[in-house]
Amino acid sequence: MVSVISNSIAYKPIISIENIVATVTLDESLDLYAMERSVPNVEYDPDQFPGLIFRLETPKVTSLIFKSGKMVVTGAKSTEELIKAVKRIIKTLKKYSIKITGKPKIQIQNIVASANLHVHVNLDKAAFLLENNMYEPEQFPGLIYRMDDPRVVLLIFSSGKMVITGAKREEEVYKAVKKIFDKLEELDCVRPIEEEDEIEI
Amino acid sequence: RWRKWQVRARIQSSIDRNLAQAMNELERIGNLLGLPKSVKDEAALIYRKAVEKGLVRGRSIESVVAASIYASCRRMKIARTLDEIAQYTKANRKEVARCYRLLLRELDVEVPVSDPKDYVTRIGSLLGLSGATMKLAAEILEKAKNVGLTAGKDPAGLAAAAIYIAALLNDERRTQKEIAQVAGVTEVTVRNRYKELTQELKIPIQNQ
DNA sequence: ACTTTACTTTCAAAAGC
DNA sequence: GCTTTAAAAAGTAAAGT
Repeated sequence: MVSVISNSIAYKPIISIENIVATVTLDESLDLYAMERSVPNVEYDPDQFPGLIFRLETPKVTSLIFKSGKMVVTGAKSTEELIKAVKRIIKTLKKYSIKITGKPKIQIQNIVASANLHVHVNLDKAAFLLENNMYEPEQFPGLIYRMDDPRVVLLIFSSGKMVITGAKREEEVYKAVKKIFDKLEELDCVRPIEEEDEIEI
Repeated sequence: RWRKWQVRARIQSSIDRNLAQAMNELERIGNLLGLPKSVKDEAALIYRKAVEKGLVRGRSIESVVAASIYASCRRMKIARTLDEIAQYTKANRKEVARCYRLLLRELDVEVPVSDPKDYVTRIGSLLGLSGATMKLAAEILEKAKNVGLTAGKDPAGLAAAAIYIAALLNDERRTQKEIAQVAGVTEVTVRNRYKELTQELKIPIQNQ
């Protein structure tokens, strides 16, 4: 082949935020025993875990509430959903006469996302060429790659799909996916997927 | 200063005591697994590095020894699963795996990605199969790797399926059950890998 | 054999053992 | 280090039909 055919693979990933873990600070100590008595559908077993478990149906998130007035909220799929969930949790607690005065301080601690690069990844080659990676197919099918900047961990599968975790801002997720795509392509570890002739019965 | 020397000597003696105990464990587990001296020596070297880096603190000597043995087997291409090694310790697979990951991250121990072919030799010899069958199984795995069929899959399961196919083709048939047993995977896994390999590589199998 | 459920890996925070 | 929460990826496992 003489002519130089465009050998770069199109970067059209599908990225979705799957879970956001955040802490909420209320600056006010709470009586978890009173909460367990008055608020329905909560789980509280201090011998097993110091936090009271409160599940909100919409948005569907789960909150761990501590007596210090701090909470952990998990399950939100966007920042908007997270904020809405925190407001509703507090509104619900107030409804059951739990005294809360100050306004909550929300901090995102971890963002988990999934992505699909739409390429096949040669994990054996990637494991050999990438730094800071671990690929042990007898224990887990994905290659575990620790990226320094942004500081996230990616679980890369041969299907081209991946999991990105450890990010604190959504921007870091997009940056990390673009960066790993470029890196894998540069190292010649990606191959386009044959065809997507899925328009069949 | 005298004090400094004393502290150093105390640390050295604690390392020595740790090593002595670890070497006993290493010898015991290594012999139960039937490992050659070269593998045990390599494991001893890895363990010594771990102690010197203080990686054994807060962990059981036994699980770090087991992890060192696993790392050594991988480096020497001796097929042994983590479960096989962990069964001779009080620690469970999860704890040994955790120690193994620690060794990989903290020590400069290069461990190659496991190769299903290494399991072929072990499974084949345990089943008393011919060299020709093992060679055929290795060839099947090579083709599978080239078309990207092996990524992310358990090498033991892949080797078991390749052995099953190769034995069938060479009239040395073994049941999926006996292969699965020596390979340390379930029959379902052997069957799944078998289907995939025969279909994707278009390997014709006569009857059942 | 098929489906369902569940476990492997990664991450972060909370309070306390 | 452990305990608890949630979520995805793909492979493996076990239980029930």
